[in-house]
Amino acid sequence: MHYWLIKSEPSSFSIEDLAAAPKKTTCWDGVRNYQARNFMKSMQKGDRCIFYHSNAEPPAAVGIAEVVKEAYPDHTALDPNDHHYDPKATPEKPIWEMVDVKFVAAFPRAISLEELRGVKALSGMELLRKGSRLSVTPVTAAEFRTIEKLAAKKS
DNA sequence: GCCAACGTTGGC
DNA sequence: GCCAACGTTGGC
Repeated sequence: MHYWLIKSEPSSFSIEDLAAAPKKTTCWDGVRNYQARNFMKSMQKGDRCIFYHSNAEPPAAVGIAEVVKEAYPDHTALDPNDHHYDPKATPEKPIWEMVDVKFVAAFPRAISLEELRGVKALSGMELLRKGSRLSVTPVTAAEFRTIEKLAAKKS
């Protein structure tokens, strides 16, 4: 079992949207960065993801999702009308992939980026690295548990 | 809305 | 293969 952090702008897809989705599941499409894609390709069924709201007020870790389907071609790259269309992608070589993730829990309270930065045990997180923009990043088991505990704690 | 930090593209 | 120009992300 591995742990990850996935980013989404709540204005386009929030943890509430995931909780309200059919089967509480969605395909995590639109990733157009090779590093992030490669992380997705190494995701396994049952892996847990911290759901993070980027471009939000405040940006924050807001819940947990679970990988329920491993990487498969992201068809939105083939659709010229889709916002995530990539003319280089073909049905033979789709280039981009996605996974399916399912809602597990929303944290009792959101943990803001500012608070995360203040936690020593999280100082090695990829998310907190200066200039980090990857929408999918690995998280260690220790980091994952630290964030879970923070979420359960009254601020 | 600004802009720093990246990634990508394309001329050479 | 270098690197300038451009596009994107995402915190602020």
